[in-house]
Amino acid sequence: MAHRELKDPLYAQFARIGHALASPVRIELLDLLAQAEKTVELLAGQSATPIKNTSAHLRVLRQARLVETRRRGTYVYYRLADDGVARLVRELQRLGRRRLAEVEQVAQLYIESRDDMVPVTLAELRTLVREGRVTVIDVRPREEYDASHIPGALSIPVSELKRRLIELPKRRETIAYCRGPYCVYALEAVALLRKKGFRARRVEDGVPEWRAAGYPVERTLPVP
Amino acid sequence: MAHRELKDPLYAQFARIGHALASPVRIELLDLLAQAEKTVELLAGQSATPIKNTSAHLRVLRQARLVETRRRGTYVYYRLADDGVARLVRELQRLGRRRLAEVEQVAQLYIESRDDMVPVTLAELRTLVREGRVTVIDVRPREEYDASHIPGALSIPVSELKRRLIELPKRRETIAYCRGPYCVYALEAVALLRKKGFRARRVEDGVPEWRAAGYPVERTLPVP
DNA sequence: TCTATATTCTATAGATCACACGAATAAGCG
DNA sequence: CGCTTATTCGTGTGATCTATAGAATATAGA
Repeated sequence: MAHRELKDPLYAQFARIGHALASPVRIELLDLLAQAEKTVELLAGQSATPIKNTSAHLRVLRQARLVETRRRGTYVYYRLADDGVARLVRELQRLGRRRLAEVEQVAQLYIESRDDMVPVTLAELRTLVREGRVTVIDVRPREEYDASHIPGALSIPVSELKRRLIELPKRRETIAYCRGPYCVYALEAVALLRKKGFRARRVEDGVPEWRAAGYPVERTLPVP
Repeated sequence: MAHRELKDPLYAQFARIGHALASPVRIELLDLLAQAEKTVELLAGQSATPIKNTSAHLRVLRQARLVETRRRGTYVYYRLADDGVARLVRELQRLGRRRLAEVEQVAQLYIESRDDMVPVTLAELRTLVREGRVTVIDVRPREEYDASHIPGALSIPVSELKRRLIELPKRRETIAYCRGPYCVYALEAVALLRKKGFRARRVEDGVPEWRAAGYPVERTLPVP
């Protein structure tokens, strides 16, 4: 019943990854990096965390080999080290939603109270896109759209939506998507669009889930 | 750029699961529970951890809703709360193997140095079983076999193998499987069998992976 | 070379954790 | 009811982790 010389070092290694996932900030950083590679500064801003803390957390993630860096000028860009990282984080969140009543509760309170319509699934979206019967808008920041987006989608960051409404045909329904199930940009976009008299719905998932489902993505610029 | 009242509680919840995965002992306990439900005492013995520590770690796992308990007489049985838990742990370990050089190194040192033959994959095993050309033995403890095993497999715990060699036909090849890629029972079984003149190989994965691949399993006794 | 900017390193106080120990439950059995 | 066994709870200690502030480093541009 021994073999501890195999198991002890082995599980110690696996726990390195577990430890990397043990902080709310780090999970959020991984979520953000699942959208696109980003600088420390951007990550700090988008996660509402001081830069120094962000840097420290990124160091933990790098030590667990979940992220990698590349330097470009004075900026350091962080990116996920492996597709499996996004998969792991997604699996963790799905499990959390199923098992932790608090997740479901918070999500319902915040999201479902603002959008009473049933969100579009990725499979439905794919059909709608193929039939060309809807306008799909990507309301994330432009860099994330550039890094990878659903083919045929228009980039209209939620911050620009109000002054770019002219670009959207009123006859066709508008479908908005953002980062994923817990991102509120699409929610805000849909609310604004409806107020302005558009027919609009949001997608329940984001690009990482779209990719995970095996659907193709487009990127705007080649990686330099 | 706010929405912190959604994101903060949400990521705090997800981090509960991450925190549960942050300890080597807890990952090992989840691995053991992926085989079958077990008592605290058994888990303590199989993980070489004092009972009190085991109990404390199980409490953390229960607080993260990854395991559930049921009482049966004076024993408390722990089991995984959801199939997603085994999936998550498997994904974590696969990522660890790909990303952490130390894992590959330890595994090679301990496992591949003892078995120079290429292990059988689950898909190959399925074909071999269907064609009935091999004897498949499950060398895990009997309780784990009872809880779920590959159809057609014989239960011969590695501790009993030596005195039960007569049950195995020498003409046909024997295929041994155990808990998974980092379990050494099958390794030991194969080594013993070859020494005694049998043709033998081991399977690279275990029952959890077999189930995850969508193949059917058998259980010996109905759950009371 | 000097300056500005982005990021990391270093150090530290406070919080949290693992573990060990004794006491407390909880269920079965005589 | 008391006794036994299995498990959990409460607590203290040493170790580890987090947040954060100040110093240090790396790069681009003047």
